[in-house]
Amino acid sequence: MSSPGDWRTVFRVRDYDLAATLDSGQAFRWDAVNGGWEGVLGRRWVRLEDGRRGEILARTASDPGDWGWLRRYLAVDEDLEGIVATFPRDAALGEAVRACRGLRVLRQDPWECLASFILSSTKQIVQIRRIVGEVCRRYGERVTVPRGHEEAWSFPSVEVIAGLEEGDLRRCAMGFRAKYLLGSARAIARGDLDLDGLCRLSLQEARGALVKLPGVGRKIADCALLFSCGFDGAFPVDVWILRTLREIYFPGADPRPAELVAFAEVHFGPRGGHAQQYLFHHARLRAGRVASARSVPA
DNA sequence: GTCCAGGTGTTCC
DNA sequence: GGAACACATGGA
Repeated sequence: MSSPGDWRTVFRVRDYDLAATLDSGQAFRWDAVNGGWEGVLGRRWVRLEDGRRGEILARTASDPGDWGWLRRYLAVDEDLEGIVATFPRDAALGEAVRACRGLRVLRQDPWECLASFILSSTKQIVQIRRIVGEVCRRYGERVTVPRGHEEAWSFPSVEVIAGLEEGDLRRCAMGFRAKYLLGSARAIARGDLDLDGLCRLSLQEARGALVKLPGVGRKIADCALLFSCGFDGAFPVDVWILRTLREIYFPGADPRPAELVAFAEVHFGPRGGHAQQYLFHHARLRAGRVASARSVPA
């Protein structure tokens, strides 16, 4: 660990809601601290804050290079209007878009994203955050933080996880997910799947490859594909989205999950994953389940 | 104490 | 093909 420095930059943005983006269950390592957000990307500690007049202020404690990695992660160059323009014109989605204006889909590291969602099954987001944090604390590498700041760790690599035993992972309170995370890490480490090559496949091919991993079904595959591989049409269907789709589009009926998945694939269009994230975050906002937005009315 | 959580894998019909 | 259940743990 090198000695800490202080590097800063400003991103000019339009329609960017940092809180909605970082606290909408896409990524699990951002903490709200003193009016900003702090996390670790790769091996860099990062602090983000809203600036004035459509600015995001970014700060690191180690040399950031050209900041391209952070622009890409935050998707600050994505045209939000263009994305929203592809959405179907329906009242419920329109309301979610208005309520969460500025919510973006991040572009995360594929391994951290996939591993985090393997740990997500039948867990509340608050617990996922705790488990992921514990995995990093135990098995990640310490990263450079500002002087006097509390410690921070990177997310452990595929190889590090693959070299652990199930019992090591169970110590992070992940329960039965330990064998899934370990099995997936080992499969990737021995070359059964090229995570970085997924983006060059079609959505169907990439999904088909991912669901061969233990503990990875369609929902978790779609999370990884949407949040880290740039597949904007991937549409993760979890319990929140199931409820939402039933309420909005099939009132009084009781469609099976497979029917809703098929409906969503057609209805929400080529960037349906973004629409999904608006529906998901809006539903959680209304239910009072977003800690950073407790004061937002229903 | 009961229900449920950004699911998946297995078993049984 | 699809319903029922197991799987760990802890928040609400």
